[in-house]
Order: sequence, then C-alpha cells, then structure tokens
Amino acid sequence: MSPSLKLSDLPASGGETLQEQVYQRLRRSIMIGEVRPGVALTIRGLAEALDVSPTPVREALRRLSAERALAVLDNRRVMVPEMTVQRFEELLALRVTLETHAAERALPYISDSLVSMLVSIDGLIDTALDNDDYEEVIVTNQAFHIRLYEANPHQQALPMVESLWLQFGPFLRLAALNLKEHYRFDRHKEAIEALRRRDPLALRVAIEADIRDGIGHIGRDGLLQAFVDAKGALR
Amino acid sequence: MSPSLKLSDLPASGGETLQEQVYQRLRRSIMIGEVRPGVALTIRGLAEALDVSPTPVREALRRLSAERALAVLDNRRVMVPEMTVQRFEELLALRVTLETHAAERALPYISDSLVSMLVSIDGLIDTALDNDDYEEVIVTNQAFHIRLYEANPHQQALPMVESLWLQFGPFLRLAALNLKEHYRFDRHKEAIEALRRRDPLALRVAIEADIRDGIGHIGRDGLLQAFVDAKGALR
DNA sequence: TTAGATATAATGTGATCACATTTTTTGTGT
DNA sequence: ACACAAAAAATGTGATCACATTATATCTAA
Repeated sequence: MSPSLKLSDLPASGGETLQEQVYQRLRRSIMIGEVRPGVALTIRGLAEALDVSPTPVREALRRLSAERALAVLDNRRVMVPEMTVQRFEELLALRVTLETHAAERALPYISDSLVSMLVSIDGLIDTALDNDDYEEVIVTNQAFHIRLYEANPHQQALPMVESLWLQFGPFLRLAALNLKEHYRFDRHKEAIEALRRRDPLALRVAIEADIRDGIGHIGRDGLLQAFVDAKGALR
Repeated sequence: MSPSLKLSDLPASGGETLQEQVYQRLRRSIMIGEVRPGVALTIRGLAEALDVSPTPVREALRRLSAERALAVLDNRRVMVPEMTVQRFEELLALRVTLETHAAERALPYISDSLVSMLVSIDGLIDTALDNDDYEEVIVTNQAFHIRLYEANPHQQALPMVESLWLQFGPFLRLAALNLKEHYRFDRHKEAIEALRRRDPLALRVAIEADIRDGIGHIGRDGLLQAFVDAKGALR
C-alpha cells in the first residue's frame, strides 16, 4: 500500500534531533496546505512514511497540536482541523490584531539596513510570483513579516503569529494564487515606506491591508464556503 | 533522596490519559509559581515524583514547551524561562493587546445571565482575597477572564492568552498579593458595568486597567528587578 | 586550598513491546 | 441488496531498554 501522506523531501538531516526534523517536515507540509483537513494523521503511518520510529513522530504531533496546527479529537485521532466561516473570521481578526501589534512594537528598532533587507525580500516574492512558485511565495512572504517583527530583539508575539499562519495553512496557497491574479497595490512597499518614515499608523494600515488582501478575500468571495463544502478538496 | 520538585496533589484521576494528568499538574504548578525559573525539570525526576513512567512526562513537557510555559535550552534541558525586564514589558503589552481584543470580540455575545455569572465569580475572588488564598485568587481571577472571552463561541485567542498567563506564572502570586494590599478600584466591576452598557471602549479600558493593576505594577516598582536578581528566590 | 583531569552518575533521545480501544473488514441473515 | 453482528486489523498509550551526551563528583598535582 502506498503511504497515506506524501511529503516534500527533507534537505538532509543536520545535528538536530529526529523529533525536530519530523516536526519541521510536518510543519512545512501543513503550512503549504499539503495536509487536507479532516484526514487522520496516524503515528505509525507517518513513522513509516518518514522512515523513523513512532517515538519522534508522537512528540512532533504533540507539539503541533499544542500550537493549534493540529487538533486532537475525542477519539484521540489527530488531524488538521476543519475550517468554518466563523473560525476563519476570528482567526483573521486575531491575525490583524497580533501582527499590527508586532509591527508597531518593532518600529523603534528598525534600522536602514533592515529596510534594505526587506526591500530585497520583497523582490524575491515578486520573482517567486513570476515563476508561479507558490510554496516559495508563502515562505518568502512569511520571511518578510518575520524579519520585520523580530527587528525587536525581545519580540514575544512571533510564536503566536506563526501559530495563526499554520491554522491558515489550507488557504495560504489560495492566498498566494490570488496575490498574483488580483493584487493592485503592493502592500509591502507601503509598509516599507511607512518604516522609512517611522510612521506607526501608516505601518499598521499597511500591515492590515496586506493581511486582508492576502487572505481576507477568501472569506469574502464564495471561496471559503466552497472550500468548507468540498472539505478541503480544492486545487 | 527527597524529590527535587514538590507538587500540589492531584484531585484523583479521571478517564483522562496519564499524559493529560501530568500536563495539568505541571501546568498548575507553573501557573502558581511553584516551579522556580532556571531549575531543570528532568523527565525521570518528574516521573518518579508523579509515580508514572517517563513517557507521559516527556509528552507533557513537550506540550508545555510548545506553549512557551517551558523553555528548552541547547543542552536540551527544560525549565521555566528566566525573566528579563524587556521580556516582561513585551509580554505585558502583548497581554493587553490580546485580552482587550478578546473582550471586544466577546462583547456582542454577552447575555444578562453571563453578566450575573461574572458578578458571582467576582465575589468569589473577594472571598479568596479575604482568606489570603492566593492560589484560589489566581485561579478564580482567570476563570473570570475565561468566562468573559469565551462568551464568544468561536473565540480563538484564549489559548494564546493562557500561554501568556503561564509565562507570567512566577509573578502571579506577587500580583495576587499586591491586589490585596494596594488595589483601590475593582476593575472587574468596571468591566461588568461596561458589559451591562455594551460599551466596547469602556470594556477595553477596564480590561487594560485590570491587567496593569494586577501585574503591571511589578514592572514599575523595583519588584521585577529584585526578582530577576534573586533568580526567582523571593517569597 | 585550588585548578584541572578523570571517572562516575544522570539525562534526553529513540526504538521496541504489550495492551486496551477504536476502526475497518468480513460474515450472516433477511 | 441491505442491515447488523462478529472478527480482524489498526491505532494510541504507556512502559522498558539501549545508547550517546551531558552534568556531577572524585581524584591528582601544584
């Protein structure tokens, strides 16, 4: 029988623990929407697919469950949680609140060299969009936000932001696709401009617009409803 | 040799898994500041103290680490993280942002019966304060906030709020103590009044004031600095 | 006494096994 | 063909073992 889950290859293990490698691998799969909501992730199944013993898989699943990337049902089955319209709205509002907070908290620490860095990352996103490499779009877009927020060396919001990204996992591919099709304004360039002017309000506006352009539209058009009805079977 | 960690007793196990019981027990210990920052929590040590095998302890530690209640060092040792002034400030600002968000998002769902419930919980807090039962103060105070926020049946912020509470664990006892000594206004009653009037701005103000009264003062007076210097050896 | 080396103990990680529960398949009767 | 019961397979949980790494204690020499 073929493995129940196909996973992108791992770039060769380093000195990390097996648990860490399994965690990173599963995390990436969830983030790019490779794991469909509602299908059970079994310990033995993943262990076989990743060619490790059940032990590190168990710990990685426990970790991802604690981060709300996975849900454990009463049956003790673990899966990417199904999305509902109301949960989507709450997650979106929460993401706006958390990321505008994180951005504003990072603003006092912004240096000119960091701004240059963000400009070049933004260029990488455009390149990835031209190449229709949506996984790269997702990862690089997140790198943009991460670099911005952790300009504040004491930033505490990042793990929560990443938890939200994971929970949007099934939709990030759709968001990246939409970015290419329909985007009119580059919100990242607006954010960069706000950073240059050290303008906290403009920064908040740009970040919120970026989030709503990227993923908010899914909730507006019938896209989310279609996804829910199809139980994540789109694409 | 006596166990390295003393833990409050568990109220007899239910149908839950051992891992869940261990998790709840450790969680409570961290929340009430029983575990001092910097001291290593060993798997075997906890397993012996709790009279279980290492397996469920490992999973509970992994879970709490993912929730940022515990930190894993490079040595792979796990402990309650040390506090710094800057981290404290970031966590405090984040708590204000998250909890005012959660409260505002819950406001449309507030019913009169829930307001009554909150009033009675607030009474329990006063009773606990009179009895100098600080653990009860902590738990009941959190129950007040939880009931409020999850009035919204789709609330997504609660796990993050609880993660922050855990990270404040070493200080919640100090906060509860201060509440008895120095509090002038009952911020919960202000919040309840705002809920009755369905006034979102007044609610935000009350929640923020409640948080800052409760834990913010620790950062203001030398209390935090003393705690950091003493490596959590106060009380 | 103290600094550094060596040995001993303790720890985290991963694999494997046993067992109870749950899921899936198979069988049976109408 | 379909509903229901029985059997078989799969799954999560917890315990135990082996091993490499890390921390602690002990020893030695100045």
